[in-house]
Amino acid sequence: MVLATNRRIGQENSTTRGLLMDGVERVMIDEGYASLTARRVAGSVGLRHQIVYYYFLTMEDLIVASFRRRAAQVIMRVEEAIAQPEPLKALWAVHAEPAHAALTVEYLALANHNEAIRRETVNFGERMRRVGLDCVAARLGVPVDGSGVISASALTLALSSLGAILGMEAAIGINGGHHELHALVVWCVDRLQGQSG
Amino acid sequence: MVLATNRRIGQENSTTRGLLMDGVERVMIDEGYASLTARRVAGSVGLRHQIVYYYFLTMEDLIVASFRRRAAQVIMRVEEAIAQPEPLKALWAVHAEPAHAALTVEYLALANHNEAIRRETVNFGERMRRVGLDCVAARLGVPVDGSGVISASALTLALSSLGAILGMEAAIGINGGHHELHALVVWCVDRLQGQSG
DNA sequence: GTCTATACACCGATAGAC
DNA sequence: GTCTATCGGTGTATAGAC
Repeated sequence: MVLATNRRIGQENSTTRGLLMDGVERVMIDEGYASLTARRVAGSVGLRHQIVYYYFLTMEDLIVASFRRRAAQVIMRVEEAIAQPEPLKALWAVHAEPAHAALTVEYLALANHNEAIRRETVNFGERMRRVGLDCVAARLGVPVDGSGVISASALTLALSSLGAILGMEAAIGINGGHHELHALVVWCVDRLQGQSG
Repeated sequence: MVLATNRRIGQENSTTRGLLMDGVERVMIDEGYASLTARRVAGSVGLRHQIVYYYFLTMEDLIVASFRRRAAQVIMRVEEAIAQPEPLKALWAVHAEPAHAALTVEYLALANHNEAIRRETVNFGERMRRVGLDCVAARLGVPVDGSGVISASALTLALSSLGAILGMEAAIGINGGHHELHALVVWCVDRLQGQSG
């Protein structure tokens, strides 16, 4: 894909540019990453496909920009969540939302085959883990360095992973065992820190 | 998509039919489900794209057939795994393989937008859980009906979910916290049933 | 800033030759 | 059983009008 680019490119703070990123998420949730075409994305916000190439060099650039915008939003939501009275449960809840989980699956699949998205995902994962880690360590009085068996990083990873899987399954209509697992996790979390988890 | 079908269809036990399903998995792992086209799949096993329409009515039929074949293989591998000395760890290990996890992510994303694959996935999930459940309940002496906090279904779901997430992350190169979480899970499993988990 | 027009490649699916 | 030939539709990307 060689680009012969002396094309004009629109402003970063443009409304339409943001609309196109909204379109990426809409299409991804409704139809999956395979349907992320300039025609579908632009069409979903009432525009023609050529507008994509006014704001972005390639479709991939639009997708990467959308991923970054969402990553920043998720980090913010997690930071808000863990500032609440029961941060561990909030950490779980953020990941467990089905619509959020469905998008996560799409980007995860994309990351397996697209180098740019893979790099962004690894980077995002590291930032997320750090945010969760500080919270868990501070609230639980558990070693951050992994010297004990119950480490902050193991707990953070376990909580967000289980939340995410339950969200992914719920999104496609699998519910078996979810209630029981949720009860078990709440039980563990409460046991680990009284009422503040 | 209206099919005007008085087409000939090849035998179910044909070698080529199996080759095409191998091609589906190859392409899915290497390029993702978005690249599951008749040309790419047939090409990956050295054939022309029209052969797909000799063995299957539509591309979707080929993908569903591939999913079913794999589902049956996975169920078999899980049954073998839980017959081993440490079934809980084996249950984890089956899900944690990165190549396996990558395919799982693809099919999961596909399930979000394709009704046939969604149905197959729900069905497969139920069968998997049942297989795991019997094993866990028998080995742990833990209630199957969810009457206790530590129920067999919660444990089964937790083990396979955590294994799967670690596999998915490993596939794209995220490893932070994996060692610690693995140690925590092994510790819990050992605690739950001495040396036989 | 958004459009029409256009290029060329690839898509699923069918018909029919061998 | 696998192929060549072909259909209409959609894909990315560019050029240039308004």
